[in-house]
Amino acid sequence: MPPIKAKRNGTKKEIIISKAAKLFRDKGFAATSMRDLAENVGVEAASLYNHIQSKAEILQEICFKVANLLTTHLEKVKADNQLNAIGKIQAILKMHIDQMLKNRDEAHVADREWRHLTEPYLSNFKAQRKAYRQWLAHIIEDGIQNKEIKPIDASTAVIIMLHAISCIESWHRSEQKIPEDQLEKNMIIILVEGLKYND
Amino acid sequence: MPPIKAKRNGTKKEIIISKAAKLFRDKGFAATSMRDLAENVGVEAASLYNHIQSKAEILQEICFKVANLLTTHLEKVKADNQLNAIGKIQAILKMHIDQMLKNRDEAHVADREWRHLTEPYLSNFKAQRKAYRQWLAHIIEDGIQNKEIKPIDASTAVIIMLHAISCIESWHRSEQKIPEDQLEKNMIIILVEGLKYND
DNA sequence: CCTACCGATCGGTAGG
DNA sequence: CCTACCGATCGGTAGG
Repeated sequence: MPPIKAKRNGTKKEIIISKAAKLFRDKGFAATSMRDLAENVGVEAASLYNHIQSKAEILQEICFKVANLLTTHLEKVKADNQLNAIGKIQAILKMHIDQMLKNRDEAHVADREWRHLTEPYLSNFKAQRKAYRQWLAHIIEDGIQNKEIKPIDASTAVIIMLHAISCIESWHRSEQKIPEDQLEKNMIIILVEGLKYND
Repeated sequence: MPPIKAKRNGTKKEIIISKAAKLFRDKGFAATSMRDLAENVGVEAASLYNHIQSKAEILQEICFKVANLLTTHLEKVKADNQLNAIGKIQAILKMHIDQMLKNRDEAHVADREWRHLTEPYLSNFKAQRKAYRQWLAHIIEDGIQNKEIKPIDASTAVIIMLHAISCIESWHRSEQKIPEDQLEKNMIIILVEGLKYND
């Protein structure tokens, strides 16, 4: 039998990171103190350091967890030869949105607070982000050549779509919320229909 | 003749706020110290307080300057009876984008750092933001009733559009930049075409 | 996991 | 506009 306590809610380190993600999302990385975090975890600030090395390390774990999930999902769609360009874009957006809905706090911290990463993590993260965007742009460019997609600037389309997706943050805080699956459908209509050629 | 020095680059207070906007945008409000700001302005930290009352006041000035500009522009479009719903949405997006391009630093600080406002400014800002979004949603709902716009969820469309616009931040930092007017055109195609009914 | 504490830095003030 | 300085709080460590 495995250890009981560690398996129920994850390790203490995982709990710390999860609470930190919520705080970093609400108040920002810089404005969250280790004492804030300790209070949320239910220990003294000094005790946190038995599980993590530094405040910076927490941010690193959050950002790379999210980045790796998105990269992994992108690889899957890239490998799917049955989809055309619009289909690929739709699948990537859907997975990206799903990820943000599933890991809300972490996803938004990675999206908004990555600037506070220190080197070499900062450069590493930016490179991963750039690669992701470039693959999306390639898919759009393929779609433009196939006449599936209007002749727009692919890089611009990518940053618009990725920023639009981050609206889930605001959506989640808003009072009048539609169901998650409808949000997803609305987003894809608005973002993908505008790309299509309509004769 | 007017005073020479004060008119060239604005008053000292305006210079401080402008430098602060750039720092808040780059590093975030919480991570920017008054000593950082003082160094950028070219004085000692204590000297800043002859022109401003507090760090919080700087953020207030930035956020409300931006909010008031956007509200003013929205009023103009609302009053224009010659435009249909799609035309109004297009005009508001265009003005919003123009504003962000003109006052880059301030616009992005207002967009990303407003959470650090203190009461009563925080509530005031949120109310102004909400009113702006509700007016946009009303225009979209009118368009849906007229069959100009697809039957999507209007509130969702609004937050998607407003978040998409904030991509100008990333766009401006990117290496491969298209011209500003093309950015604007691309954004409006992607965001507005998806709304239209196409039979 | 805690108590006790470190040096550094924060926003801001006094006084000139 | 400066020097000098305040109390508070920061991330983090020592030692048990």
